[in-house]
Amino acid sequence: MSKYPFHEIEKKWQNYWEENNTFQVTEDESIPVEKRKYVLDMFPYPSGAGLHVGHPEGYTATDIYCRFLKMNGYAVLHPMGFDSFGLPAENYAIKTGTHPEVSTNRNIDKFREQIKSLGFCYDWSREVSTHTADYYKWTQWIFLKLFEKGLAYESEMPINFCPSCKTGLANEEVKDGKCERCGTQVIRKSIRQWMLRITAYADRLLNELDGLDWSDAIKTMQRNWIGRSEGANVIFPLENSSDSIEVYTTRPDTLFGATYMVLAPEHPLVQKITTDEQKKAVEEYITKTSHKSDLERTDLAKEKSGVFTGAYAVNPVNDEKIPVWISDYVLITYGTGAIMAVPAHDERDFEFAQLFNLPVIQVVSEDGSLYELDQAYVAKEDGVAVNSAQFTGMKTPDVIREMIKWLEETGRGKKTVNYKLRDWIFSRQRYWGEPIPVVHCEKCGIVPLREEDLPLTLPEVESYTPTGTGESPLAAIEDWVNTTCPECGGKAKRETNTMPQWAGSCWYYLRFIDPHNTEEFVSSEKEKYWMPVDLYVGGAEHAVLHLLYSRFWHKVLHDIGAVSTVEPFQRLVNQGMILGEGGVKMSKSLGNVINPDDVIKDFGSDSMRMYEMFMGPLSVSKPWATTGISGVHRFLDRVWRLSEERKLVDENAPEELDKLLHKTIKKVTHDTDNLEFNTAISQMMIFINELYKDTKLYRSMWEKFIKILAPYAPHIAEELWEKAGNKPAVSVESWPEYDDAKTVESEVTIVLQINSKNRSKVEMPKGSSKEVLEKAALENSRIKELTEGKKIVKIITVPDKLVNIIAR
RNA sequence: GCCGAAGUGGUGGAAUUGGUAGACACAGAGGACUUAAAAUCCUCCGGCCUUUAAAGCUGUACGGGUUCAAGUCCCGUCUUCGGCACCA
Repeated sequence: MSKYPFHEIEKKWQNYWEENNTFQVTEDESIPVEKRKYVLDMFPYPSGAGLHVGHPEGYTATDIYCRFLKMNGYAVLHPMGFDSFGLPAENYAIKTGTHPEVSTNRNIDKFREQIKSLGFCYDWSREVSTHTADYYKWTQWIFLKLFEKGLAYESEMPINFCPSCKTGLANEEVKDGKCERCGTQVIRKSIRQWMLRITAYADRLLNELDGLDWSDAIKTMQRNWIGRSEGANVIFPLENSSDSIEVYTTRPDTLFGATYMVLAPEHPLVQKITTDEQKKAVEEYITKTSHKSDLERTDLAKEKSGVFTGAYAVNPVNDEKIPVWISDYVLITYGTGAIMAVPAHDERDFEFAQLFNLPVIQVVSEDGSLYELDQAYVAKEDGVAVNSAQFTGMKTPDVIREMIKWLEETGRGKKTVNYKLRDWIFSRQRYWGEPIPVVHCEKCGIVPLREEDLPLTLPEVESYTPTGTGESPLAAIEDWVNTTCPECGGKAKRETNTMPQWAGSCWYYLRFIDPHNTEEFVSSEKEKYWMPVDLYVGGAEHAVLHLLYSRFWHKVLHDIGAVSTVEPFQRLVNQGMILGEGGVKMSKSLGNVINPDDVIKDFGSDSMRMYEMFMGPLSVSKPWATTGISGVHRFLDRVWRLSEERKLVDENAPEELDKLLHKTIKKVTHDTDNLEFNTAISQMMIFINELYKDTKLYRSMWEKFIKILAPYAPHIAEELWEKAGNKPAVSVESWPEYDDAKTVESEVTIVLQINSKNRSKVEMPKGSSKEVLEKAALENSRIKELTEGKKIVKIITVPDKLVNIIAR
């Protein structure tokens, strides 16, 4: 369908940029700080399927932005690399026996070639892959720092385990009770795990979000995930015992309404306090719930269950004796693993009380009176305390404050903050990941490797198949496992768990700054030169995974003085998903996956780039339409034909066309700067459509147009630039200026309304006074006709916009 | 259930601080060129009513409100998408 030789042109200029190192960037101290930009894409996992059309969407956006910045005199760091540890390569190895490194390197080569075929301005001399020893040496180094700071520790507790991937998972990797990667239902399993103490940074991860230029959607997701809440811990003494139960509540104001208590089935006190009569029932219940997965426990949300332990506790506010139950609606992992139940003011407690016939005592009321409750009254802002001794009559927020004060004064409790965020389960019982650089010494216990012994490289194994017993395939390699202790030189065994996929991506943006440094993970001068990342573009699927983990690592690195900024990514933009035709998700099973290679083959990469940007705003999801790409392709073809069919002339363009050029430059400048690429492209189309109405091709106008086209369709722009008799490359030329005076029309259309309805319009000089506009409006023949015999009540005039005549 | 984002022609989408709704494209219809097709170029293209034309009415999920004026602001409802989900 096309005429212009895009294949030839694109190959030619990609080779040119590569041979001339057009896009290599170094730290130039003469460039002022505000003119240094770090623009980053989320680097891809090099899957066997190759590039998806979703990848180039974000990459094109950053590419256009970077090329625009470069043409505006900025030093721009724009790197690309590969997040290359991960399960697919390992699963492929299990199936075929191919070493994951072999298939990974092959996939990387394929990805690199595909990415290069789109003509992005990456500085390829900075490419990194997380699976190489040069890289993961430093991932391991950071782990040692975490260990030194006490932020990495071993633990044996029930965790999420994927029976299909045969490995433990982080909480963030479980979606709807299923493994994020393979969709298998996750089970609880108790295995020895490495944990990272991300909870120690909960407050900072929360508070320091405020200064970031991220979408509210992602910030809110992170806030909710961290889940901070304020309340109080309250101690309930047990009857006839020296033990007591500590609970966490956000509603200490409802203490007078506590009519029973509930412990999580896993709570350590359960065994101790259960009476002989209740022992059997309690044990049965515990066995039953321990077999449930998390999903089953939440699935049964509608139907509460529980057992009385036989024990009683004493409510510290009124010395009432209340029964202690166990139930799986109380989670051992949150708060203290025990609650005081206030059925009158908590939906779950109300439901439980109904089921087991436990008393309901109202202690908060809408208006201070008592009434029959047929459901829990949970209002926290404007309730009034009732049945609450000295607090009766006070507003809920005041009661909360006063109650905490009373608890603290009497030693019965204290103000407490809780988080939903839990420590990060960091080890995986798999092969294809960074080995954790510690040994288990018979004498010294857990001993970290010395820095000079890094990297600890992955050994060759016979079989990649995970054992499923909680040991990684590494455990089978005896001569690797058996080693000596770096501390005492005695016998020791290596840690055989590996790090999760997220480890490498936690800090890759720092390595791009100084990728070949063998002495440090990044030199601090270079780090200061570029950090923080000024613009980070990628999908929203990492909202609480990568984006939370890397913020955590970054803060730790900041604390040890290794990086200069508190946050890694100053501005984050999430690209929308590209859906299949008809608005459904692209998937293999639906057979609606678009392969970028095919698109490039049929239309060229300039068309591919422009189409993805023309589809709509960057951050919204939009369906692919193969017919749609022909529109932008036609546009590029029209641009090409102008250069073929017309001779360049050195005369001045007609005034109207010249004005349109300046308007176009202005709009493209503004829109590109704001990542509003779709409207910038529209404006270029408008310009070309107008240019077609003329018969000449005016050199200075044409060259300026080529420059603004260059970030969007760089290959054809280079070719046109050369064809116009210029020396390459337009990519390093400076961005054209526009004359603001030429972007304003001397004549504007004034809309004439009668009673707010459009009735006519008139052309007037821009800046005409209200009086002039009103006069013109009243003299307009159509207006005259329609206001004939009516009384003009009022005239509203908006300069350069409209005149609205109110007539009766 | 809770939190977040969004609802504009047949389709993707435009529309500075409220001021000509539908830019730019796609699809469609008609025409020019051609032996013919493709490509290209030109015209039309929200709905309704008239229809030769002009004009008119209506229209941005739905129902209200503020205003001379609402896609845009306020209140309520519905729908879709994304996230969380017994977090005390």
